[in-house]
Amino acid sequence: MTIKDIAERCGVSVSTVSRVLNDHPDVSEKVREKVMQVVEEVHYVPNGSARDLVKPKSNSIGLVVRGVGNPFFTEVIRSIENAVGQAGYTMIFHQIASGEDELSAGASLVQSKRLRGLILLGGCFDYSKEQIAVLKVPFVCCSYTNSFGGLKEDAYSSVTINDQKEAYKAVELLIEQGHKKIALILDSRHDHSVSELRYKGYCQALLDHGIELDEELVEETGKFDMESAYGAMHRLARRRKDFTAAFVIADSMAVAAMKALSDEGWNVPEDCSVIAIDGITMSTYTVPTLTTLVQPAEELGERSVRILLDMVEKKAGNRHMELETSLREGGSIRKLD
Amino acid sequence: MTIKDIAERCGVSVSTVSRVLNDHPDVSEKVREKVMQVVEEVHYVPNGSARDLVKPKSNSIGLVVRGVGNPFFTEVIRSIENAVGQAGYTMIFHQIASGEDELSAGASLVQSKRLRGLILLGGCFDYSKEQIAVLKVPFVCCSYTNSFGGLKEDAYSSVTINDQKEAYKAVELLIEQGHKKIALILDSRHDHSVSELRYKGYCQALLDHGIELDEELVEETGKFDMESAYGAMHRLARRRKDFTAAFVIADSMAVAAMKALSDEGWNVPEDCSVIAIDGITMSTYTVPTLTTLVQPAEELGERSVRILLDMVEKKAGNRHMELETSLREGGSIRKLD
DNA sequence: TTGAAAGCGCTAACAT
DNA sequence: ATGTTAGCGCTTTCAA
Repeated sequence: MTIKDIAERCGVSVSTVSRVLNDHPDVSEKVREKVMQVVEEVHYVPNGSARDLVKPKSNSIGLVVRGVGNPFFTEVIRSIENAVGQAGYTMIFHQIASGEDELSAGASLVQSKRLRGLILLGGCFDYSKEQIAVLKVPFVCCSYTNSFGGLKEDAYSSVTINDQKEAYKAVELLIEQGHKKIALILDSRHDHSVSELRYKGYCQALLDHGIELDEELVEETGKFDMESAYGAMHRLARRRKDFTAAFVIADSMAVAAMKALSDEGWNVPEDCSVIAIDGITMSTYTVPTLTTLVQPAEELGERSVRILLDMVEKKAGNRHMELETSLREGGSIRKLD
Repeated sequence: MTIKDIAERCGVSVSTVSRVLNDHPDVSEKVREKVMQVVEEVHYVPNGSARDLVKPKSNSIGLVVRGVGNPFFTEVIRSIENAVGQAGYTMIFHQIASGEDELSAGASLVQSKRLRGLILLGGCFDYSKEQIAVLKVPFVCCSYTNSFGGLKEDAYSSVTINDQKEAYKAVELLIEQGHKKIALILDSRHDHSVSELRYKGYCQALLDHGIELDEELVEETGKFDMESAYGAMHRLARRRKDFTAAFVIADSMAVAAMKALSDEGWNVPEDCSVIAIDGITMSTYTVPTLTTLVQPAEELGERSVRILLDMVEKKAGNRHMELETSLREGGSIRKLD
């Protein structure tokens, strides 16, 4: 079923049908109705490929994700898909393995699907000018920014929380409750990524409050998943008995860490307080409820889409947006006396 | 950058470039190398739309999902995306709201993107012949089947567990541990969907073991999410104090239900044993670990893709596959003495 | 082994 | 207000 068939059935030309389909003016009401009726009748849907081909621009934007396993991302992805759909665009979803390069993956996707723009989720924090040059369309880094690269502000867009600052807040919260021996569970100290930033926030908070950094209380998981986080906390709890609190860099990892503590016979928060950053649905239902700094997942997605589409539609240039977390008080922190 | 540009740079015709790009024989080694070299050099990627347009068939398959919020689906989706990519196809992902009709959504997607086939996740269990007629391509129902419709076996494909049987197994497991007062948390008794099937399994298991069905122990959530499950268990635990076990129809809901029990001062499994079906990653990390019948999420996805592609490539017709769960023994069940 | 050219379904400029 | 027609980038006959 093509536009030609519709035209024939209506006794009009293809261009008239095309006009109706694209809401152009200059079509008589009679003809418009007739066409719409036939279109409904035969369930005609235009061929997107043909459309994309003739239009200088498609109406698709791409989402490249590294780490779909991360429950926090799931919530952001949902919000992005939603916002993209609302705006009348189609989202092309592509997940990549941890070793893959999101920029080349994105570049291929852009070319083969003629994408108007790209949203990157879970990408690297250290792009260089040369690296992003392969991307010929606007893009926005969602939930991260170019903290370790030399990119100019106007060379890319980003929507993210301030990882270092929020980590600082989390640790400070523990300190305010009287904790001094505060463990840290992170992926890697020097990953040039979220771990490193939150590590810095952790160190800074300790420093500012006159607590000496004890590197032995910092445990690296080596991977950003629950299993590794469980293992890390397990090792730590066996090695050290003297910490009274732990900051885990992500909710999902914190859930696993609490389980590890429990399996080692520790009680949360009596023996060890726990705080994290993210605010996934699941961590509302742990026992105790995880106290965490909630990232505005929905807003993160919506803002990213808005910024991208503004660029795609030439309404604005590259922008950066820093969102704030909000404290969700659970029951995983106790005041030390 | 088009195929024409490549042709010019190589001093050959577009058809020759096309041949190289599509691995056709009848191209001299010299020319092939030259073309490939230029292609690499300029990072040329063919325009998928143009390709799809001229080819009678695209290489895309669609995935229509209702209920992306369900963590179990997340794992299945990942596996599907993976398998589709492995096979050299592209996956077009589309999520729909709970009220939307997956068949019309799928039909539109098929036509506009010229999809070769469709995988439906979280769809209805009661399609009629007329309803599926709108789909002009092969499709497979992933994680459900036509339990409440009048479809002929060869009219559609499915990959799923036997919901009723597995629910039966779950409840039987509780009975074998001495439980007689067994609560049930489900979405709705008569939703013509997974809840209804698992409800049947629950009833049958009670019946077969001479336990009278107590409808007051069956609590409907009305929605398939954690919040509703929490509310349902909360209500139940306030109303009745005499049940010693609960079967919750999904892992995610079970996690929320355990939290509700805990908030009501109940201990799992001392005061109430809990079992569920699904086996999401998260429920390994609850305290206690949830005992559950694990659906083979990865296999569910892989099989669905395999069956679909076999049909798309005309290697086989419609097929149905029933997968088995495996028991993951957590700590949420205690033996009643 | 290569090239020329038709045509996939659609939109938009141009003509009427 | 409507029709005619030239491409968009690609694959695939058909000819050479």
